[in-house]
Amino acid sequence: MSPCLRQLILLTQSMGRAPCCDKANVKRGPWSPEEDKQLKEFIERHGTGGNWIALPQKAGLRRCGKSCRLRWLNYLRPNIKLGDFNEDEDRIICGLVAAIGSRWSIIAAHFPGRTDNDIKNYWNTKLKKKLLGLTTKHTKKPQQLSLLLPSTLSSVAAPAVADLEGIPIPRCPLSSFTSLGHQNGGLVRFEEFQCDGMYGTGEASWVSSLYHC
DNA sequence: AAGCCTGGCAACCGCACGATG
DNA sequence: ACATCGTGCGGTTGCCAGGCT
Repeated sequence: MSPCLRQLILLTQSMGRAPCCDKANVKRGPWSPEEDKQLKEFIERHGTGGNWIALPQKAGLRRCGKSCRLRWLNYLRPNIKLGDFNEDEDRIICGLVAAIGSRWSIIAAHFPGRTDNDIKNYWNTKLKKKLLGLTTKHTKKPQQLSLLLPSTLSSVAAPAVADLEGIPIPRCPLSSFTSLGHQNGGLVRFEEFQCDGMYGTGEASWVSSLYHC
């Protein structure tokens, strides 16, 4: 490494975190079919090699490693499921968002072939509006959080509403909460939950924010 | 037909975290 | 124990197509 280059690296590091790639020398924006083909063929032949930063250079792509990773994970890898979400998927996403919030990677893990980005976009552009439309149709300030969930959920939930410190909290229709925690500054925290085979901890900040609007 | 507006989605950004030396 | 690096994640941005006026 030349002294000049080393000095430049040290200088950039002293100004904060070093960028993951040289932005001036990488292509940005939409991927062309040729780039897709190049990346796909390289990974199918050699794998990722456990190093996304080095991959674009090896593959002969003028792209940032992060960009390659995103492109591969979201669009190029095998068994990607594209297209519309069905009612069942809507229902499960609603339940999981209510239970754990915007943990898209965890939510995506419940849908083989779906990506976190896909689910996040779907939630932000369609599902959220669908749900909000539902709430304003019922009442401006819902008395029961169960109103925030699609009506189809109530048939699955049994019981649909669990009372927590005087505030009705909807149960995730596909879950059984093993214990319910405290209500803290409007944030309802579920210490533990079991949801569609998943088990862990999380908090329903989304539910509380909707409840207080 | 043309310009404007809006919604959807692909991609980027920056932070947090874990692994490694 | 600390610094560095690479990866993963969630939030945000910007482009584009389609609808509306």
